[in-house]
Amino acid sequence: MSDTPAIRILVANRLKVTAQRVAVLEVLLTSKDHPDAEMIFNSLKEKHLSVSQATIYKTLEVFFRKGIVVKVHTDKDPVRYDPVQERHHHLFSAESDRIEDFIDSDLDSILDEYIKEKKIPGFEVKDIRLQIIGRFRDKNKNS
Amino acid sequence: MSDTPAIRILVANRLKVTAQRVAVLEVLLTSKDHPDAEMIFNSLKEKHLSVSQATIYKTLEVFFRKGIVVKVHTDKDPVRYDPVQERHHHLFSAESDRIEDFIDSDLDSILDEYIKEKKIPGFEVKDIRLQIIGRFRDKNKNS
DNA sequence: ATTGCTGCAAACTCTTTGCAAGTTC
DNA sequence: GAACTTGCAAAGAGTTTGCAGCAAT
Repeated sequence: MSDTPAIRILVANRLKVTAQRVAVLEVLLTSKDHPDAEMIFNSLKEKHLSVSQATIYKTLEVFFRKGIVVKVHTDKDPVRYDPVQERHHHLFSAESDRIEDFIDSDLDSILDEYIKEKKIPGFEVKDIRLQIIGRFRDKNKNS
Repeated sequence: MSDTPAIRILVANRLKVTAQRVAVLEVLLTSKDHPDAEMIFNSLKEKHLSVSQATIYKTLEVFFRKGIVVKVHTDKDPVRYDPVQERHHHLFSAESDRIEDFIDSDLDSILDEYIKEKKIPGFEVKDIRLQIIGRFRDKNKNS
């Protein structure tokens, strides 16, 4: 119980290891849904690990400032959170709130190379993120 | 005064041509800033064309549903609006709220072709948007 | 004439903040 | 024990809504 991935991340970022932070981070690390604050809150409640909403928001903000998570925005309200692991982009459903990761290092190489060649005048590129919008056509989940 | 670009867009979308809609759309079309609702409100106030905030929000929502504008999100709060003209991406300042358009049809071709070849399993791509994050290094504006 | 738009104020959602008590290092 | 974190309740920002009167087609 003293060396999980969540704890390792907290320690590496010089954050105090509290039960609440571990719990929130574990939800983020194990969720495929890019949850918003409320989904994290509910998920913890189900596990009988109550953490107040204020703490969840504060925790997410700390994680964001440390670069542990990234904010993902949709055209609807709440901000969703994505733990930063390997480089990836996002697939957005045009019809629902579903968001999935899209990992493609070939594409990343193409983009990096293109930008390195092309040079945007007056702008120094630090990061390129793709929002790929479309339709999921799975068996299980809708849209 | 009866056939400006703004009016043409409203008519083409079967929207009633009101002074307020024309005014809001003209701000969007002439602004390089990807304004939020408040910036539009202030900009109109300066021109002594008062439009209520509620109407601005309602108008922007109508434009959004018609596809006349697109929402642009930052990691800070208010949603910003971008009139849909030619295909383009966005440059985001990592340090300020500045957002600029980035038009590059070569890049679009590369992306389109790559995606057409690669096929993402279980996903049908409709649109690809790049968020290019970095630093502006202009003479005038900071960051 | 019909349908839709505007503006006001109130309501709402998501998020942030102040503060006292409790925890981590 | 110094510094930080938690949880509560209240406040805040941005946005939406209901409704009565008004305007566009």
